[in-house]
Amino acid sequence: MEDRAPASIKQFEERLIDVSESLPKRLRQCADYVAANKDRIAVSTVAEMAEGAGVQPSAFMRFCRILGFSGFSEMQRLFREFYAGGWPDYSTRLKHLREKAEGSASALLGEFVDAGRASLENLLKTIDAKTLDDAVDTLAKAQMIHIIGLRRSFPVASYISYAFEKMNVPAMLHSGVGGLDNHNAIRTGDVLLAVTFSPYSAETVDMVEAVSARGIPVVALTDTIVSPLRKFETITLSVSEVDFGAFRSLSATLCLAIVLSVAVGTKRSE
Amino acid sequence: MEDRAPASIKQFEERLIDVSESLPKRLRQCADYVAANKDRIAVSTVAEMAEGAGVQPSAFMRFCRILGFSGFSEMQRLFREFYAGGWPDYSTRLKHLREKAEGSASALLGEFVDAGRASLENLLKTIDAKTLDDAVDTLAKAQMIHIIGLRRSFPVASYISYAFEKMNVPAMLHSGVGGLDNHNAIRTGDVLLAVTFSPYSAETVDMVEAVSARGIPVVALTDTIVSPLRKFETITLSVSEVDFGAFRSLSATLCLAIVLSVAVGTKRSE
DNA sequence: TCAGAAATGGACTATAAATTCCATTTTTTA
DNA sequence: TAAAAAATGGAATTTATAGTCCATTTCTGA
Repeated sequence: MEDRAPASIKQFEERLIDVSESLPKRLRQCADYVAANKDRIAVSTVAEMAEGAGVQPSAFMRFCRILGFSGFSEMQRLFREFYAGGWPDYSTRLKHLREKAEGSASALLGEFVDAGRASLENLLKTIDAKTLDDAVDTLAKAQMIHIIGLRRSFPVASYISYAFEKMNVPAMLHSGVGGLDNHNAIRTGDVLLAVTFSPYSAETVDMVEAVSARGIPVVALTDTIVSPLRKFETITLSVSEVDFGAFRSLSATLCLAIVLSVAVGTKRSE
Repeated sequence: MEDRAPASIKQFEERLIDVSESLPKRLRQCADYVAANKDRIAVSTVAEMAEGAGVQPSAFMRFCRILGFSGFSEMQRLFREFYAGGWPDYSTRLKHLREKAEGSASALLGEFVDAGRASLENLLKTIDAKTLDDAVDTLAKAQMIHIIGLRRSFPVASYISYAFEKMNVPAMLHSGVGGLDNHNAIRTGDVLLAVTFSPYSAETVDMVEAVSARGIPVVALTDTIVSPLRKFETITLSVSEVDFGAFRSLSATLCLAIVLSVAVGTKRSE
């Protein structure tokens, strides 16, 4: 019925208000239930929604069409997309962009900016305040902070190292060139800050293992919870970021790195 | 397979960590993807999840069973039940954080996330497509790309260097330890990519000056237009970033760096 | 109160998704 | 390095769910 389907949650709400005045009993029930349970649409079946509203599935279907959708599925799609919010497969999108030579540099920029923004938003959602505080406390108490991060994590490690230096926090960047030698530099009272992402470099994991076995606290900056560092007793801050081939858009990771640095620096100078 | 299905998200995560160690390739991909996209499970089909993880639907099914579920549907049910119904969105959360968590590490995180997003938005506005294309063209034509970036710019330089290496672009990172010596490594046909920000390190500026005098093209990644590099004939990409004391949230800078790397890498392989 | 129109409930069908099965490939082990 | 075991991909099957249709009920207005 009527014109075209709402293309956003906002349009959907407007439509709902418009229509709900002039609705017969059962359809009115649908409108009320939906208004009060918008979030359930994405994860329910028509049968469930209908039951919730106290109507027959067919009545609910009719309701969807009155709102302008072709059926329940179309309406659900709107909500699913919205809630999946800004986390589409950027890496696939970027790959396509790159393959189709039309991938002008500016188009690429647009995608990466978008991906970066999504990563940052996501960071805010996923970082647990308690864990972050723990990490800051632990690092602030350290006599010396040892930083390790190789390959793709090296920029992050070097950044943290620079920041610590500027804030007069005693820190040491392990470049890993010497292999296991500098394990000895790590002593009781120190803390290790390890940064590692998906093809987790063996050196970093080894170092965490060795150090952790000696009872020295480890703070880890890594992706997801399945990282191999989970095996050890570490305070783990996980950042999920868009990976693109060998690269990762480090927006969220560096943001967390700077926060960690500043927080630790501030705490120590108190 | 194995005991009973996880009854809560927590149990699910534990289970995921447990098994993910000993998983063959494809199933490992599933684990990684799921760990990074837990919120997607409730609103996706197996096919979608499988595609995201880069595996066949049947492989994803197997993965669900390993986790202890009878199939995907059961796993999905868990997530649908606990589906919080759209977490508060970014701006709400940010406001909340600012008001409540004042002075804590989480509050800092909020500030930096916000700063990062602003920087990214700004980047999109200020970067000139033409200049960007020029930069990419110039770098793509280079026989060898020399990269310099010291102190606070070093993470960016090292990141670009890593990215180029991964894309088989001949590049060389000048760490600056040897002083002016390696100027000689730069030859006709090469290009210099210089990264420098506000207290512009003298070594970088000197190098640009020397190299530029020899008629070798220079691409510069710097802040604002008053950068001392402006004096020379360089293709300048300027990024304004929110500074915080001695630090800069490198979100926008690194975003531009990755775009440059990918664009150059792609162009060269054509 | 009765005719006509609108709304409703529920059975039926089509469709899309989950799940299973098995031939082929890869990895492990003797 | 050959045999056995495990893992994988893809087609075939089953199941669940959306969507349709129509007989019955409930409203509306003369």
